[in-house]
Amino acid sequence: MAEKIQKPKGTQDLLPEATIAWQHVETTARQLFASWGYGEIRTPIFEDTALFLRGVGETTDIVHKEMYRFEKSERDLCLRPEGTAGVVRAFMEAGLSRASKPVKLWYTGPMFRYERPQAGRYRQFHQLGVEVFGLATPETDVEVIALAWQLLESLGLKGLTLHLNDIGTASDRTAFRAKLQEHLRPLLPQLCKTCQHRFDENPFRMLDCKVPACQAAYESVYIDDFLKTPWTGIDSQAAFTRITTLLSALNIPWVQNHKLVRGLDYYTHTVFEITANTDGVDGMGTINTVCGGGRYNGLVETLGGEPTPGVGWALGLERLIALLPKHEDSSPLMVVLPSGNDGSSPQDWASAYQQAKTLRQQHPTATILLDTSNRAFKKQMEAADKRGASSVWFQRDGEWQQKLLGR
RNA sequence: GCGGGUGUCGCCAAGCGGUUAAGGCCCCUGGUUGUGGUCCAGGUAUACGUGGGUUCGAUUCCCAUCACUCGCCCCA
Repeated sequence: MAEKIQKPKGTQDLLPEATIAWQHVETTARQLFASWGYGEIRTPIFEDTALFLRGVGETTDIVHKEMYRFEKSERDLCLRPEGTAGVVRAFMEAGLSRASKPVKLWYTGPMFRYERPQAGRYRQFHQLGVEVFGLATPETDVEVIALAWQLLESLGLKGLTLHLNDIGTASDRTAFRAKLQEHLRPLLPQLCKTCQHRFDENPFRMLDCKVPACQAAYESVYIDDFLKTPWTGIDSQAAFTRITTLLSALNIPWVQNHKLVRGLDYYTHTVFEITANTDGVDGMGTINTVCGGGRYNGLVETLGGEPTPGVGWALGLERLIALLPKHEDSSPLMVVLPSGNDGSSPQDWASAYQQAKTLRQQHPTATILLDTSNRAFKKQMEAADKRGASSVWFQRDGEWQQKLLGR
């Protein structure tokens, strides 16, 4: 027997039962974005590799070891590992930088990262995100966050927390990194092995360590003191305060997370994550970040465009859907059987098709099924019942009659 | 890249050295039933991931391998 072909590792087949939830999320998001004035953008699933090398940063794991990279006709291409870089590229290429500001966009689609699959983490996964170009005001950051919050609320999610921080600019971080290492070097022998390893590679990650002894060492080390590069005309601290004040006024519960210093290279100033309580949620494992984003004022310029500030977020659809309450398809189901106990003539069939058509017009939200199996009438009744039909229609003495299938 | 878990019919799941390898669900057929819900009878299926080894004998033990899965890393 030929070997079975299976889906590639880390991918999923979404069967009709599952796509109901996806459609629900997509529909909700689409309506919300439209009413907030965000336009949809669709960009290619593969791009020039250089886009991500420059945009996301060569040192990040995403680019470093997780890209699906391939060459075709001497072009170095790769499957997109995230959405922002492609949107920025398209934004520049379409000349949107000359459009009136701000430019508000949203996108959705598959992303690809070559990594070990786990609960809530796939090699092909889907993101839904927004990007706003052209405004560097704290109020823009709040709007973008409020939009994410509104979407998650509309979908009925509970137990959400917004974590945010200001991580300054790349140069602020370089200074902080040096200071951090200087501060921690003498303490190194007391820290756990993982932290010792991270000291050189990525000292920011050390701040996330869960070992109590390590935590104590990091207690007083905050990036705040290194935020020298101001926003446009606003001091960093003042900007952050404006953001948090406004969030509170909007009843969006936030917490400042000083440890939120990671992220892709392109972030400047505001970074945030929305986490969910994943206790007892199937398919989420230990992962609880649903949405992540921030401001990226230097990205457009890095990719060769006019200096343009930007801010946005992306949320993982697989993770989001795992958190959603089960969504049942509640539309009534009616089944049309072609005839009564006697065999069906061509006229009977034509009449059945017509009857189905009429019912579909009369009940636009219902599902109307025509049984074309040609099985015994009794079998058709059984099948209708098994499917959970609320009623069946059948012909008797030339008349269509409905029979309710109550329990 | 590094750890842990699991692999028996489409799904769930017994068996743990010698079995015709249970059972349930699903599916199909026939019957019963107030033309369907219940119930009864029957039927279909190349099911022990793969390759070695131990043994008189392996689904059951050992090794390897593959696949899936969970965790670390990192992230959505």
